[in-house]
Amino acid sequence: MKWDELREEDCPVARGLSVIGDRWTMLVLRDCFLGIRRFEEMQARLGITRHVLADRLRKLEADGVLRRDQYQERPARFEYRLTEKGKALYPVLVSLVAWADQHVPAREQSGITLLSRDTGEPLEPTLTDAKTGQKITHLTVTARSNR
Amino acid sequence: MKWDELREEDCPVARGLSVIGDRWTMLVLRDCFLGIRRFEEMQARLGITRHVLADRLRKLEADGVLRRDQYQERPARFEYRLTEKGKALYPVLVSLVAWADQHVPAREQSGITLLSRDTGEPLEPTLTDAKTGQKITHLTVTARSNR
DNA sequence: TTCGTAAGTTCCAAAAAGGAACGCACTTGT
DNA sequence: ACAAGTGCGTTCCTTTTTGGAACTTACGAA
Repeated sequence: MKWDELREEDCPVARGLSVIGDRWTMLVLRDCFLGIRRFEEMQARLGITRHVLADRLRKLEADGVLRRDQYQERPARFEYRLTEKGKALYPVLVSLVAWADQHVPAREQSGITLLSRDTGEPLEPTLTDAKTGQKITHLTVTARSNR
Repeated sequence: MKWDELREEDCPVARGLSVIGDRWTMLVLRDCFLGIRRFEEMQARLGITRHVLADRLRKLEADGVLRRDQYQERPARFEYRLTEKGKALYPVLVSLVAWADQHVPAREQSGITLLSRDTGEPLEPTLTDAKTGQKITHLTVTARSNR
C-alpha cells in the first residue's frame, strides 16, 4: 500500500497515518507547537534535509495542518503556523511524549516536562472520557466497526 | 538524521518516533490491539509486504513493544502479543483515531467507534491531568526543558 | 564588493519499500 | 502415496524515498 492508498482507507488509524505517519512530520509539528515558524530555523533544529523539510511543509499545508503566511514581500518570505486542525493534534503529541518518557529511556534525563500554565505544577496526561471522566485503557474499551 | 540517531535524541518526541514513526508500525499495533497475533493474518489484513512486516515485527520485538511467543514446535510457529510497554501505547492510538475521525474525512462513514466496555456507550476521548482533571490543550500547557 | 539571510531547488548516491516468487517443514484431503 | 494447503518467512529485482552537499534568487548590511 502506498501513501495515496492509505488516505483512502476506511480505518481512522490509516487515515491519520496518511498525514502524520512518517519519521519527520511529528517532529516538524513539535517545533510548530514550540513556536518555531520558519524554514531555516526548523532545518537547523531538526537536522532534517532541506529537501525533505520543504516536502513535508508542503504536504502539511495541503492537508490543512499548517498555514503558509507570507510575512514579507520581495524577497517573498513565509512562515508556517498551525491551523485548528493542526492544533487538534496536540493530544497525539502529548500522548507520545508521555509514553516515550515512561518507556523509551534517554541516556540523560528526559527532555521536557509538561507544566500547567495556571498552576505551574507538572502534569500527568491521562486519556479519559469527556462525559464520565472514566479512564480509557485497552481494557475498558471496545471498538465497533461502523459498517 | 537516521533511525539510530533518532533514538539517541534527548527529546521524547524523537525517541518515541524512533519506535513508532513510520507508515506501518501503528497499523501493526492497531491489529495487535484488535487481537490479531499471527503473521499471515496481519499480512492479509494490512496489505503490507511480507518483507516489511517481518522487519517491523522484529523491530517491535527488539524494542520490547511486542513479545514473540512460540505456540507450536515443528514446524516452529510464533505469535506476537503486546507487552505492557506496547499496551501503554493505547492512548497514542486512541488520540490518533479521535483526531482522524474529526479531521481527516473518510469517503464513507468513519471506520470505528469506541465504546465503554462497562456501559456500551460511545466514548469521547479527552486528554486530562490525572491529578486535577483539567483538560490538556496547547493553551493550558507549557513545556519545560530539563537541562 | 563581498558577506549574510531566507527559502527553497538541483543533482547524485544510499536506504527503504513494493511485488512476486521461492523455500521449508509440516498437515490434510483424495 | 501424492498433491495441495498452511504458516512464516527469505530472495530477487524494481520503484520510491532519504541523505548530503552545492547552487539559486533577491535582497540588506559592512
